[in-house]
Amino acid sequence: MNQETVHYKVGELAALTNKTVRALRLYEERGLLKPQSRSRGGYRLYGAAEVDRVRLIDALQSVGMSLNEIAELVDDYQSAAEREIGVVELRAAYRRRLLDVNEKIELLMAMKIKLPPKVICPTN
Amino acid sequence: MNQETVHYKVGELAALTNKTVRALRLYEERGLLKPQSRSRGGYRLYGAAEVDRVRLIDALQSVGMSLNEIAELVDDYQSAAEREIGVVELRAAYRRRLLDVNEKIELLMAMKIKLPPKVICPTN
DNA sequence: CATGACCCTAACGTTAGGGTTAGGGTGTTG
DNA sequence: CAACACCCTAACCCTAACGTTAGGGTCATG
Repeated sequence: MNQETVHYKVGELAALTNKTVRALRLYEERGLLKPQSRSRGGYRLYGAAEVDRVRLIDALQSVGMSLNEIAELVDDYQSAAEREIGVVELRAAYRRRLLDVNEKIELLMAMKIKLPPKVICPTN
Repeated sequence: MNQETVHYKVGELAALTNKTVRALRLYEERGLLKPQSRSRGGYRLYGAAEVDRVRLIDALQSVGMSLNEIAELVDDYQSAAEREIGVVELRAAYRRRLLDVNEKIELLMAMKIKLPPKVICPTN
């Protein structure tokens, strides 16, 4: 049992990511998430990479992306990782999303009812 | 006909806000939006305030708020405006929302797959 | 080797946020 | 006052993203 092959059952992954088991299985159906492997009995087994993947999904959802949109991103990412290209497009898609949100927030700020946005702003 | 009483019919408001007529009527059903008045024939008539209101709704939606959540904010706002208090809570609710999104984005950034966020960041 | 806690698939239910039609007025323009 | 563009309500339809059984295995523990 080495440290590199830790694995979680679906309920454990759910607990780690604050998602429901149902949601995780749905992500799988939609092609967003795939268990590293299955146990002999058919249990889904996930690794550390899947924890990150779920957090990625969650973050993208919270920025307003649908599972379908995320699926496209993720697909791009997977094939890109294999072909060692395309990460650029992934970034671009994400950036577009945020820029869109940005516009809306600017509009909000321009209104009488000025609400204080306080969103992360990396110098990068 | 003075400048202060300009009014738009629902289709005009829709065009101005890039929403559908159906959506605007839905917002009304949900208590998010109310026409300034109605024509004798029953046409919904909106003013400049409603244009802003719809843009507010749109911005909040794009930050991930549901119509119900927005409705609560808006309710607070309306009664607050009348009682001249409570705008603080409105701001607080909105801020909480953005902080939540922020957290997610930070998580995203901490991941291997570093995506470049570029969200508004007022110095305020 | 018997549990109890957890997992599996399959399938139906639910809520949000509109889209779409049906049937019928309104209002402005020539 | 005729017409056509636009509005009204009511009601049914749709997709997304899960929630919730139902019926039945799995696996670590004592």
